[in-house]
Amino acid sequence: MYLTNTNAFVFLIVYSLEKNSPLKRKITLKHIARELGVSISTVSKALKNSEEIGSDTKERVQAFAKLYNYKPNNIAISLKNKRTKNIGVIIPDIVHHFFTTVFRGIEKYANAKGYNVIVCVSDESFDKEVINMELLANGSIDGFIMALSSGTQLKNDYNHLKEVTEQGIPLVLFDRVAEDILCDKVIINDRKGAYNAVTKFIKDGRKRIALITSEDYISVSRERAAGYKEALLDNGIGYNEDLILKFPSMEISENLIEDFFEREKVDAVLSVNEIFAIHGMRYIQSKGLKIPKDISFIGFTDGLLSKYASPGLTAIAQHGEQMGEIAAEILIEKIENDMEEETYVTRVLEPTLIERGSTVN
Amino acid sequence: MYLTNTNAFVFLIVYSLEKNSPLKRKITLKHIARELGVSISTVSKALKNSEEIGSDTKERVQAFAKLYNYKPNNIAISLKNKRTKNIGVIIPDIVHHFFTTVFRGIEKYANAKGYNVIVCVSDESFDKEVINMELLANGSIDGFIMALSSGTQLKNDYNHLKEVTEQGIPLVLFDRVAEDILCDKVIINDRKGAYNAVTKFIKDGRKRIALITSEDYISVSRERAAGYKEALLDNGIGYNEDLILKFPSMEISENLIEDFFEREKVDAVLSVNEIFAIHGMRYIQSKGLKIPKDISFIGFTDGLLSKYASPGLTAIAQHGEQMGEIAAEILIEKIENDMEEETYVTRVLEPTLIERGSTVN
DNA sequence: AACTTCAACTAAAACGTTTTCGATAAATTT
DNA sequence: AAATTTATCGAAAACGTTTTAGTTGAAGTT
Repeated sequence: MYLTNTNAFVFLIVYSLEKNSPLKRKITLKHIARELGVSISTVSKALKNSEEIGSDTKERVQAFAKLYNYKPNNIAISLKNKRTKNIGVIIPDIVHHFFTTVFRGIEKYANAKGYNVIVCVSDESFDKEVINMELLANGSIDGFIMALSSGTQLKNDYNHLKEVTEQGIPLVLFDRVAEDILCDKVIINDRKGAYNAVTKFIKDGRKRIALITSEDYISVSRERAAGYKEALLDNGIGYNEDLILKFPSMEISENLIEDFFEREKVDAVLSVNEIFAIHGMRYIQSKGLKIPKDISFIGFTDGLLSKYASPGLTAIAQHGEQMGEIAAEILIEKIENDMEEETYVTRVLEPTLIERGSTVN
Repeated sequence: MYLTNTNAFVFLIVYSLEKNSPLKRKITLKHIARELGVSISTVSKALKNSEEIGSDTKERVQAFAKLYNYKPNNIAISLKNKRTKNIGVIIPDIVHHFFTTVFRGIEKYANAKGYNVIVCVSDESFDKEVINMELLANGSIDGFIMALSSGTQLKNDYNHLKEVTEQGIPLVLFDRVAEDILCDKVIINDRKGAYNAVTKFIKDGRKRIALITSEDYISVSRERAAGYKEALLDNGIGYNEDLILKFPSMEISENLIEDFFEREKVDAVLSVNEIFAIHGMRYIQSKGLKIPKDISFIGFTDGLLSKYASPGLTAIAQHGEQMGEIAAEILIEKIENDMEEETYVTRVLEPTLIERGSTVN
């Protein structure tokens, strides 16, 4: 075709001389231009099929580019366009089924839209969250999706988020959010999830309904506890602080569980996560009690454990994947049409009760 | 100090005029240079504390930079240095405990070394793997860490990997690897893990030892099946194909499980993953048989399910986090000292048997 | 013949850095 | 006093693109 043998030959010589190892170095517009005796701009336009360029040169350039497998350099394009096509995701923990599920939703949607995802794990630490965020904010990404670390929620310091949004970088918070931050959010109705679970217990005739939870500074735990209390009061069942077992960390202490169940007589347990629920169930079963006959269990987060426990754990599904997709959708919308009017939405997803063997039905 | 009020004032005016919204736009070297009446190179050097620059201008520049929170643009630096400080991770599935664990190891090590991680999920698809890889290879990353998708292993086509390595981009494969690819690898000794598990069964007096596995084109399954067979033969127990239950996909068919256990009398089961094992245990328990008295179970991948099953599932731990750290270490070493001699290592980790209630001890 | 129009192409700036090679003036040496 | 050194600083290229604003020569118009 339009490629002369001499041209191709010269090119190969040049490139095999540069390195003695057989490295196929990436080719650039400049190389194509030089070999074909045209300017860089012509090559750039020819590859975009611009009307400005004659059809014969377009063919020559395109053939050459294909032959040498030219692919534009992402970094150069990012610098020029001030658009990286990357989105930053900061989550407290990657080895956590719910976050992983959300991440899958984000990744799926983002990828379909041509975005890549850079993940940073805050490890529940405020400092790491700040460091990671500042690092990514310096040009590496076009927007953030994140769930606050517990360290940040405890410290209640959101200056790093404010700085980012003030720079005009879009931010979407999911699951672990904070009132004071002006940005888009996507959460599930945790309060309602707990409310519905407790209501189900009561309909099933349960009277002494316990709650296993973590410390209140985690926004979701707080919401769930509120729903628990509300359902009890709405149904004329007293709210009794003694029926709340609060773990100070994610480290489960079997002693606390034992003390609690020895002290309090309960016939139903709502847990803010799977792990606490499974531990409770194991303890109850080890005491020879039957689930759900003697005690019912419902746990938040419909993960693997709920599904494969014996009996299966009735769960409040949080629709993580959907949450991730929505977060990504909102973010990319903001990135691509960065309108000046600052309007923020909060999408609230409805939780679903997945009934299994740990409750009667 | 060296900042005059007028300077700062002018600057603020300029920036608040540019946008009517209160956007704190990122400041660049050029801005600092203009405001301070020096050249860009001087600013650049001053910020690096270069000896070339007089101490008073250094102070002026540094103070100004600090005041306006100057941070260098990562993209520009990447373009200049041809180093992104990003590593690309491609895994088949993120909602999978083992991969997640490896990812954590990668992220932890990479972050400590100042690298960010871009994750792409191949979804077990050859095409997605290729697309993602080519996308990232165009300048977005300094190296790859990946586990092959099942689609790729089935197709047995590794040209996308070859292209990347031929371009001089370092690649580390983990867990799901292939012989033919010339690159660094980190795997666990799957064969030995299976061998040890079966040996334990035999020591416990088991005779009819079943294997639940997936199709052979998954490299790890193949290795595990080999270890299973080897242990049987080494101990003078016949290798019987009828005792192998092979699932065609990750979708579990309860019928296949039922047929299998109805047809074959077994007293021990080795499973190539947790899920298959848990399903087997549930079926056995539903038939009123006792674990481990009537049937023992051991499963690969020491994940959440093994830990929380009843009884706990004795598991072959794959040390995912360690695997991730090692992969990242090898990769970053290759990135930072890209020596010309191409030598590739394969690190083989030893599996560990975690004994729980599903086996006797 | 002088003009406009058009097709086809190029130069150069820009994105934000880093770095090499000067340039200038002051300080030091001879 | 002339020559040399030293301390500070700046111009410009480079990384690989995109895009604006030309430039050129040929064709068409009056």
